Amino acid sequence: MSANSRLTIAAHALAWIGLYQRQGHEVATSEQIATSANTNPVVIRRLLGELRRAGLVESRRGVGAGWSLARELESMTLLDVYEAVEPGPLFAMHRTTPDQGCVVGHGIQPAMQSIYEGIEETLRRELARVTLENVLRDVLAAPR
Amino acid sequence: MSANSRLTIAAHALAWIGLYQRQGHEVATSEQIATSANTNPVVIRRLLGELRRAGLVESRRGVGAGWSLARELESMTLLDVYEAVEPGPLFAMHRTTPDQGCVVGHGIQPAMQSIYEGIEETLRRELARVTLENVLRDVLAAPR
DNA sequence: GTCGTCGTAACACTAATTGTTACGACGCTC
DNA sequence: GAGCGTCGTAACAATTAGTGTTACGACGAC
Repeated sequence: MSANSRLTIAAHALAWIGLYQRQGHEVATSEQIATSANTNPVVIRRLLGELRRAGLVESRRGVGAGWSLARELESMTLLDVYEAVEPGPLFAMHRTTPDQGCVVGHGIQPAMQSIYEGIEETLRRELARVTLENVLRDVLAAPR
Repeated sequence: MSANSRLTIAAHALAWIGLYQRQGHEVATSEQIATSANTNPVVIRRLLGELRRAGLVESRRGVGAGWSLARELESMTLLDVYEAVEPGPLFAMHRTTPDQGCVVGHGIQPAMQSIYEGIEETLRRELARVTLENVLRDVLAAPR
């Protein structure tokens, strides 16, 4: 499907900020998170910017600036993150309108549309069952 | 996510072949299906080739050649089609290995991996609930 | 032997994702 | 108010997947 890593990196960043704050720090910088995720700070800033728009994190500017959680990890689910960073649908329709003179060409899009909506609703329910607190717990439970 | 239309086009092709055979024809050509889907015959042949590898359709060559169903539409589900045309996972991990010296960087991949596996399993169950017979029925039920 | 269709390679085009550099904006500290 | 570190964002390159297109050999019915 040409899957991307946006949800993974966003969850990584949130877990990192959450853990860092529990260790007594005020804010985390995109530089620190980027080092942990082994990517570029701008990539992190872009993703966190989308999470800020969704009300999941806050940012401060100036010296000693950085990112902090806007809510507790328990109150954030993977669905919140998914909706913040993945706007589009899971499955695409035809790129060009199918032949409307053909019975199948005419009926296929409404048919698939409603099937896809049901499937995406199920996906959302699954994502909503996992909190970022769950994610952090699983992260810390990994054997070393 | 940069969703693609492979599942949609494959379902379109199968519904088209199924309906065509019910109208008494032996085989359907990629040309005919491409006209209905408003795309190029090679695109259809490529997709149907993957469905053939999965045992969903058969092809004949020579004059009067074309494609036919290898099984009844009732016995095919969207999961069969999905697995035939979408090999990869839904969500990707980091493109580069995260910092293994960091607790989060070390634990994030196994954590997300197991979460994603559960979600994809649910997706598969949903896809398996829809047969191509269901799809064709919905297609024919579309208002005109 | 002819002809229509598949099977497949090759290539162009587009779009999304990711990485990178650059630089102004901001606000704390001195 | 000067200096400094970090965000915010634009711009661009590199890579990749998906799709469309042309071309042509392989095949098999007639």
